[in-house]
Amino acid sequence: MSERPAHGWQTVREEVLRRIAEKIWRPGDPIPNEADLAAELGCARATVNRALRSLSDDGLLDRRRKGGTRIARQPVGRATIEIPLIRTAIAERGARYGYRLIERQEAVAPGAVSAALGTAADAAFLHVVSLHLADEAPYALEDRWIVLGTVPEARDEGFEAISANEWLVRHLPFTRAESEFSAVPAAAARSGALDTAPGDALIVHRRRTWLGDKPITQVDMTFAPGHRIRTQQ
Amino acid sequence: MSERPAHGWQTVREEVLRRIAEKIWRPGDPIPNEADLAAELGCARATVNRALRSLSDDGLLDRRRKGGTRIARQPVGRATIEIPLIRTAIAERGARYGYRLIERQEAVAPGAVSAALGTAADAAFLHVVSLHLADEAPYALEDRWIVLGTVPEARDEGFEAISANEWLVRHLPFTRAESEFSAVPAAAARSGALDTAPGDALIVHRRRTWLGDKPITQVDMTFAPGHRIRTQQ
DNA sequence: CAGTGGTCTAGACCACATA
DNA sequence: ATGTGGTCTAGACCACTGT
Repeated sequence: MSERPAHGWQTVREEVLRRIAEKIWRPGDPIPNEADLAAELGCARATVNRALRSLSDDGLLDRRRKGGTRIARQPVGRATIEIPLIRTAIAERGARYGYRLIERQEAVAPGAVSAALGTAADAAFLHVVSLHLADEAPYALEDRWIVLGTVPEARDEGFEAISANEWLVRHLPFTRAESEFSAVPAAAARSGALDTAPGDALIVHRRRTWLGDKPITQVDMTFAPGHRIRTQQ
Repeated sequence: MSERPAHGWQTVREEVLRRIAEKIWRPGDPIPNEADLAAELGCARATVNRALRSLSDDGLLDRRRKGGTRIARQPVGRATIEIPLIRTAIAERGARYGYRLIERQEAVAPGAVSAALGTAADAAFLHVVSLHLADEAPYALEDRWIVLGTVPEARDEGFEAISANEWLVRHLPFTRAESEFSAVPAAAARSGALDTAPGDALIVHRRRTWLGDKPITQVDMTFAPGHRIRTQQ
């Protein structure tokens, strides 16, 4: 009958969600403290804590020491986007993956790149531009700057058969990342490789990663027209 | 000297991150099980569990019962975007907030909208279009469909002084949300209100919310040219 | 079957914010 | 000063899954 232990934290979570959905508890309302809820629901306080913490992480509750727990007045919207390997994303759509290297050269990065990553202005970078294809059609243009001081092994890789996207993911973990999404007109530099029509708008995902405090890379992934980025449920 | 209890879960988390960053543990490597790690680090297994679970949530570890814990081969990128009230976002930039209602009428929603929300094809919606301004300049165009079956009180609100964005957030919590980002050319319908130049590209954030299993609304928030969506650190 | 992570419990102490 | 959430502990049982 019951899938979960009758008093598991997910059960508590669902009970709280139910009370919100049925307007037993309304935005701004205080809810009982953990000890009282635990007594009412017949479980340990730690279990209630786990459930309320998960709801608080989701932005549905506001919690303060001494102040207690309230239903959030503005349920903070949070959207979590999963960022797969491009090859994986294409394979999951059931399409054949293709890859083409466009440019690869050592260079000094533009000031904005080195500044954002926190390297010296004259630090050595590897600049790799490539195209990912799904069933022969352009899918995404990858424009990447790799910090050679952190990833010297990249010098020995030609990136002719494997994308920098994939090579990095295989060779180096990261512990911190920043993302930024914006829209650019198809007329922008390099987007010609994407087979766009004049007037198309493209979505760009810029990402920077670090390992500990050492910068690894910045990448601009520009997607073909019509691409959508969805949150996972 | 130490900010946290010497054996808190954050300390364990940082120790694991350190071992990844210093390549003591490499992608794909198994790490000791929870009991062993707890003994090594001198804390309870539950504390180790808390730390490893948080790293697993961040995509840095792969955990499987019986299989043990490994450093992720592909640290799954996850970007979490916070979605503030538009008025709050503008105030945080230090700009003056302005609001203008463009259209408000009861209507049947396009099939794609009712289908995505899961309402009947002929369900009653309120269609509200409005403009948010920062220091008199257009900031975002809000195009919203409200499910009147779920939110009948919206019939009594003119949305002349308060945006639907804000009114909904004040009146109704939600328990589930979906987001989708895309790029559109400035030429697209209605974007004229955003003071765009020909050739501009705009980023659109489409969002749908539910309360329990009842659909609340779908909104397309189209931002002025140059807008960027950043992840929180 | 056996080893691992997932979770629950009961109790305790602590940090913090508020009254 | 006090009540609240945040966390740690030690122990236990369970669910899943690889062997």
